[in-house]
Amino acid sequence: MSESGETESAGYWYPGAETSTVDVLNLLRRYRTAELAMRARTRSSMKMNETDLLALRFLLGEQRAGREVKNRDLADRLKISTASVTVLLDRLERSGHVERRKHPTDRRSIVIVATVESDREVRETLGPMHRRMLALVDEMTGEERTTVARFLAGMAAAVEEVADIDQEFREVVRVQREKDGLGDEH
Amino acid sequence: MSESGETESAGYWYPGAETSTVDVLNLLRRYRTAELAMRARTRSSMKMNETDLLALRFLLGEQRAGREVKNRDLADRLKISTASVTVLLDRLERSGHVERRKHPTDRRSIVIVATVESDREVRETLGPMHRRMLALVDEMTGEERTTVARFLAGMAAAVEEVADIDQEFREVVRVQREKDGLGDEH
DNA sequence: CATTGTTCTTAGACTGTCTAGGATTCCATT
DNA sequence: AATGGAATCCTAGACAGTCTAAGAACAATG
Repeated sequence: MSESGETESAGYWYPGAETSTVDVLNLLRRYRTAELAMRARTRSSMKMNETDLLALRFLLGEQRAGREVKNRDLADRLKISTASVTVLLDRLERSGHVERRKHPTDRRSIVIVATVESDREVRETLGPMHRRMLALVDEMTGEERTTVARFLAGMAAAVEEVADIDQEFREVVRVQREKDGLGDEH
Repeated sequence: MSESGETESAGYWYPGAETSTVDVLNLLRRYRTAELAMRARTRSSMKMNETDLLALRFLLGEQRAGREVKNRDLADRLKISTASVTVLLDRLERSGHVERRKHPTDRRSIVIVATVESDREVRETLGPMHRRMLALVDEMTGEERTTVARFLAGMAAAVEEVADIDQEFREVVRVQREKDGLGDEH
């Protein structure tokens, strides 16, 4: 996203030609961008913000697995406060995507259920994409799948490992800044 | 992210075994999640929000390519208003990541330059990751790269095509809702 | 039962975005 | 040149989504 960024010149790859390392990384970037854009579209087509959409997807998943979801569960999953979940549920309830039900045994709690409507919306929006993806991978040979798997695992690992470096680095920068007398707006 | 979501049971794949379609899609999901988390970390380690970080990366890229960046350019790239860019620049200027300079010829405009500090921050944070990724793909054979490229291109295409379906679908839902008399909160 | 903990909600503040409109400056036509 | 329209950036005020703090209802435990 930077060292090569310039022109996107070689940018487009098409099957048949020799495939370079840069081609592969460009394609990875392309997939990532497409994924992001897709989410933005789904979100706006359902008139929701990111968090609301994630909440809904989580709800549907849990529901399908027969688990009940409470305010707290959503807060943990979405990494927002329970207070924010309350407001989020107000929104989703007002738009008819979700209902609050009494918890059968614990009268403090509520059980949150996604409506059939919202199930259908999400399923029908995302369904075709998932089917296409499945079909695509199904058509590959076992060997190809293994290659791709190794690649993805490697990329994920590379990305995951920035975590630690990041920690060290932050420290270094902090110290260096203090030396430079650059003030700190922590 | 839903039809299979339940348990994440088979979830973990490791090299050597037979690779199923589901494995591949799980790994894709894993990569995506890792990528997202990485961005969140970089962002918080640099005390920035997503937009600010994207702005900075864009700036550095353009700068390295010898292009100058104005308020308008950032607005277009980030898809926010020029007014918001103004505020964004206020933030980045206050934190010392960016400077406003007079445009040499057009006195209405400003030229935005990222400071050396911020260049170093981004470069050192992201550098190791990119190196790992490059190395990983470099080590693959040409054939493997082609396989992976085909896979990525396919996935991107699948995701991109949801756009159209999405349009149709939205229409369907809208109409159906009106039939259901479900009121409209357009 | 009295205390302590849990669960959700309400209230008020903050952040990042937007739209509307103002001040400068540029450019094209007269 | 002079002028009117377009472009560029900024300021002001509003809104949405988050947060923290604190409250009310209930549960669990001594």
